[in-house]
Amino acid sequence: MGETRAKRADERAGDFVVSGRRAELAERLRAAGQRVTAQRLVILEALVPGLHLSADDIYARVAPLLPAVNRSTVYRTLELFRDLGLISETDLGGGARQFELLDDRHHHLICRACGEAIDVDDALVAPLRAALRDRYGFVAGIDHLAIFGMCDYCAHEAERREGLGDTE
Amino acid sequence: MGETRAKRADERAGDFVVSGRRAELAERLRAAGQRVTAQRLVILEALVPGLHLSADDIYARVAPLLPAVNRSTVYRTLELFRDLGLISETDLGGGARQFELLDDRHHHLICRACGEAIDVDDALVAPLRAALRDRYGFVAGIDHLAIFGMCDYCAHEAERREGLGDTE
DNA sequence: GCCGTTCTTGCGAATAGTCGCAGGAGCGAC
DNA sequence: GTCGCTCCTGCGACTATTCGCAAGAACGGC
Ligand SMILES: [Mn+2]
Ligand SMILES: [Mn+2]
Ligand SMILES: [Zn+2]
Ligand SMILES: [Zn+2]
Repeated sequence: MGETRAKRADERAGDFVVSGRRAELAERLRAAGQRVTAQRLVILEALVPGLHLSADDIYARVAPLLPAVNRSTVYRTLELFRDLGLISETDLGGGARQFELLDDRHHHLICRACGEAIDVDDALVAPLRAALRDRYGFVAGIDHLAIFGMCDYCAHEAERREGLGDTE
Repeated sequence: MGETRAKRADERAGDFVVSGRRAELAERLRAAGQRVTAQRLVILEALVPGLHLSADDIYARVAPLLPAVNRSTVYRTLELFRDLGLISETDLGGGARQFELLDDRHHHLICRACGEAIDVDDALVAPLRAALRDRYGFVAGIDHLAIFGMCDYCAHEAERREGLGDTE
């Protein structure tokens, strides 16, 4: 009920079956007691698997399709998607937070000295998630960490510099 | 040399020995090739062990003592202190990032559903730091994590709700 | 289909944080 | 003590993000 109506609306929308991502999202929203709106459907489709996108990137992709949409709506919708577990929201240090579809879980190491970025498999982080669940029953949303620090090279450089008079 | 001069200046400043935090900071700054300024000394002293303070909290504590100080300087100085490993900078979800002196390492779990906050000993997180160092030689600045998710209670609630029609 | 309730959205203003620049201050050299 | 080099700071503008509110849209009921 309601679901049927929505699916028909989706098909009517033009692109026929088209990956069914819209229909999937509609289901998920309804299942979570959320309303299905054009904004939400379009914003979901603006996300690209495997890419980090800022709210503004997403706004830029959405605006042509939905001219009246507002930045606030983009922010609020992304927050909703994050809470539904559809996307991750991460401050990677580039000035704007980045959103990414939650396909395969992974994380990022970022060197504060040289900017190098290293991808990290979730296998290294999973034990922490498990430990938090075991100890506290806490279901941690650790889906896409940005971990800042010093890369191997820069850490050694810093050490060497401290050894000397640290002339910088 | 230079150090001697600075220590004398510190003593002249009035409060005699006064915990020596200023002198300590002066040393650390010099050791890192950074300059010792009044702003930096006062901002350090505005921090309170064990407390989360926002940049604006700190600005409010500093302004009376150093009337011409600017918010930008507070932000820049806190960033410097963070990079020197003196303080942590964490988004705890309250709208403004929080700064805390790095005394004893600990972390926070925050329930996105009910807001409950749970303190976590660093022992649970240390293995991750170690794993990153082992695997990548990466020295992770994981000093004060804010981990968002669902607390035990809320996770069970959510489950129950999904079981039913999810009337929310 | 139409209606009422409740959730969403657009809008504008407010808050948080960043950046470039020009003047001021720290510190080593003399 | 003074000088010069370089870093640091105040300032103002700018970007990123949040918020309150009133109009608009979704959806269950009839
Ligand atoms: Mn990623
Ligand atoms: Mn803390
Ligand atoms: Zn590096
Ligand atoms: Zn909770």
